[in-house]
Amino acid sequence: MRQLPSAPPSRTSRRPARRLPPDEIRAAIVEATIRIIGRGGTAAVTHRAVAEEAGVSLSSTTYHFASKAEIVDAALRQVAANEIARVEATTTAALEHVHDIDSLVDLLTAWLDDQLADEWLVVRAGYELQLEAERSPELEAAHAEWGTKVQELSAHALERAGSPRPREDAHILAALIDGLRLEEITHPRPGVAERNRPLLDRLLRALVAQS
Amino acid sequence: MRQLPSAPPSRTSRRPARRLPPDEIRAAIVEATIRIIGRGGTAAVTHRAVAEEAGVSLSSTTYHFASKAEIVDAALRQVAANEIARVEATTTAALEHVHDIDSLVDLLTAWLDDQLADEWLVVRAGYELQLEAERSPELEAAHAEWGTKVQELSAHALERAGSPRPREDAHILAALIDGLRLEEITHPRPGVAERNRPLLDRLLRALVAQS
DNA sequence: CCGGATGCGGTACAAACGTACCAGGACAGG
DNA sequence: CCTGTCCTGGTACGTTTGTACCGCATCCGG
Repeated sequence: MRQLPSAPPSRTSRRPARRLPPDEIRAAIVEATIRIIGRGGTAAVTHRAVAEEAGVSLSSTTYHFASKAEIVDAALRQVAANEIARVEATTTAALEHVHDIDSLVDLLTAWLDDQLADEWLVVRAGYELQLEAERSPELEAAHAEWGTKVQELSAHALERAGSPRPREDAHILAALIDGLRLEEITHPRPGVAERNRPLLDRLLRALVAQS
Repeated sequence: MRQLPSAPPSRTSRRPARRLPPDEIRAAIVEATIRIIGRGGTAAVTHRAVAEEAGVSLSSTTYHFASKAEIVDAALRQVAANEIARVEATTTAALEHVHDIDSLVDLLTAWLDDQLADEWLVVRAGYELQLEAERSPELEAAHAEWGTKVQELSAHALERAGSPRPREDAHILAALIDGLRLEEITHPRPGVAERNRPLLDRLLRALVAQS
């Protein structure tokens, strides 16, 4: 995700920085964890696996995080933040071009297709972590905020597309996309856009037409 | 799930059967596994935990199943079979009463509410196992059959309710319900029926009205 | 230039894991 | 009743796990 430039830390630029700043180590560990969860589920998360994936030593994982649960917590938060940022970016960048149903269908189809193409592991990890979130109250908050944010932005988009009841429809749309995405994740096949565009088209057209 | 009568095994009915028939042992192990997955995810599945939950000895789990993966496989198959049976039962018993949108909304709302009330753990386990299914080709088949069956029955119901495009709408409806159910599972709150009925109502009304 | 503080690599260890083994109890066929 | 087969309970073993520890390398303020 965040690709910090590998420039030297502060003033002296002679040698390649042997020691990375702690924030980057933390970020590397968290992102490695997300990839591992995406590939093998939360069961595959071990300190050793994370350390190897992140390219750090075993001690780093225990030094920067008090326990394994804390690593998983951080991973969920990162995925949620990531998803919010993505939705927000898509929205603010493209929402002004949404003025009817077709343009919204285009936007959603492209969003779904892109996400499944180049963030497959992250999406997968997101579902694993959602299920995990229910078991820990503090994660529940992050998860709930994620959902709320997505629905707000969906409602905004639906309003621009002409929905008569944007908030209710946002709930429907968000749940539908979640269900479709889960299906694509658990049963991966080519042709994501072709398969889902007609469904989104039909749903949005029906909702907007309905009083 | 399947509640075999606890009648004595064959002819002699004097003592309470000390040894259960192997099928029942297997079933007990599988159902214990489903409960454990529902509570703690696939990471919580260990031979020892399963044995204790099922009330059998550790050896039984290794005797009846060649490995831990095989236990998880059987659990997914059972959940899928369970879900198919439930959908089928609901359908055949109540579909004849479906003749308009209201009755279908009633049916779906009750189905959702009931399932989340008394099969919470199984539903939860179902999502965990769906994610697991993608990693093993043989499970993918069982998972795909599950999805196909659900969509067939949904299409049938939608046809009776007056949908102009039952197959396409079945895909939408199934994905929506899956998304709503996942939301309820990961963020449990009271008022399932009240929250979801308006959404189902709005969706179905819009789909049926649309050409 | 240098000393305290910070973070890392390597190693260590107890607990829990999957799985294998074995002696014995229960059952079916005769 | 006996005998072979099937299944179980208990135990054992090697591996992997989470976590703790301990010197040493690196950095920053002076």
